[in-house]
Amino acid sequence: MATAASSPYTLLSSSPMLHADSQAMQPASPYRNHHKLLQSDYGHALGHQWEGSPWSGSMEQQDVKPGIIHHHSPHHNSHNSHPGAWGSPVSHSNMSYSQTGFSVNGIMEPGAQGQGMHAGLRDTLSPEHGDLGPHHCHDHSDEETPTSDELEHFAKQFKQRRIKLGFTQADVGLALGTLYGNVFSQTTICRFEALQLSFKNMCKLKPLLNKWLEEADSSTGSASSIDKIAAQGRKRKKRTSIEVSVKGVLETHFLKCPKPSAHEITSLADSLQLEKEVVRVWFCNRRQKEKRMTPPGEPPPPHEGPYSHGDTSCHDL
DNA sequence: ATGCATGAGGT
DNA sequence: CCTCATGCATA
Repeated sequence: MATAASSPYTLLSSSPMLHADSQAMQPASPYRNHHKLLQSDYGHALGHQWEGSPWSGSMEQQDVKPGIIHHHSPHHNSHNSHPGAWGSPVSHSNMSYSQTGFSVNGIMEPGAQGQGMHAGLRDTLSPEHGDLGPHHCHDHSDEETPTSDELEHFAKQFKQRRIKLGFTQADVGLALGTLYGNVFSQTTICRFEALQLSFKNMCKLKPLLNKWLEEADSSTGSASSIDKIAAQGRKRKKRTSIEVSVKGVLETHFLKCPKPSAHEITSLADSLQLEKEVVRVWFCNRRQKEKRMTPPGEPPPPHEGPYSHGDTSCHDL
């Protein structure tokens, strides 16, 4: 907290390459969730909580184009595993890794550093091809839309190998940048490993990380490139810490109605003495969080309810 | 590892 | 205003 009065946000944050990453424990494992498919976001607000998991095939949220409906699933997971695409039956114990944090950087292409092409690079998603013929032979290595299960496994393996190779999440993020021009932060890598991204997002990142894995494991003399994309002279608002009690109230309201109207937000903000924007953003983030996997509900100990609603009363207006 | 925030694209 | 991808700053 002592860093409040110094330099809040400036370009002075010249952090050297020394990056003792603190990617420590991962106490939570992706729990399974009951999926019922179908998730409609915008448009209508039903009283459905998390009955729908985006996973299991429903990923067209904004990609849907009238005219083409490719609902092609690699394997139909409707025969083997129980309803729960993200089901992680295996209780992965924490691997004992030493916090070496000795990785300088990720690997890069031998003899060439394409360092000026991180602009306007857009990867092509949905590589679906019009295969009309009987196509039923597919290995798990194809680039087709992976299933949630595949993603989960990949993420787990990725993390293991990454650690084994002595790379930090931040390193990988940078390496991806030097490799393809798409830099990612430690946050994103972390979220990927923890499966805390949206299905679509996971699918997008998987190929990249996969490539990195290949490179990493075959790289004997890993080079290092020290470069950081210049900071953006953008003043980011200081993170407002919301008190726990206030958070509780917000959560209660969220359960009541995940999408409060502008006025609702305003009055709520007024009640809590917070900026309207803060409240609005809070709800946005909350919604997003619910959309990701890892239902915050059932804790590992198969007991106890997800929340303790003693109130759930709507009395404001 | 995660909370709050920014921004682009869409409605 | 929303969703969605992403990240700085923090706990």
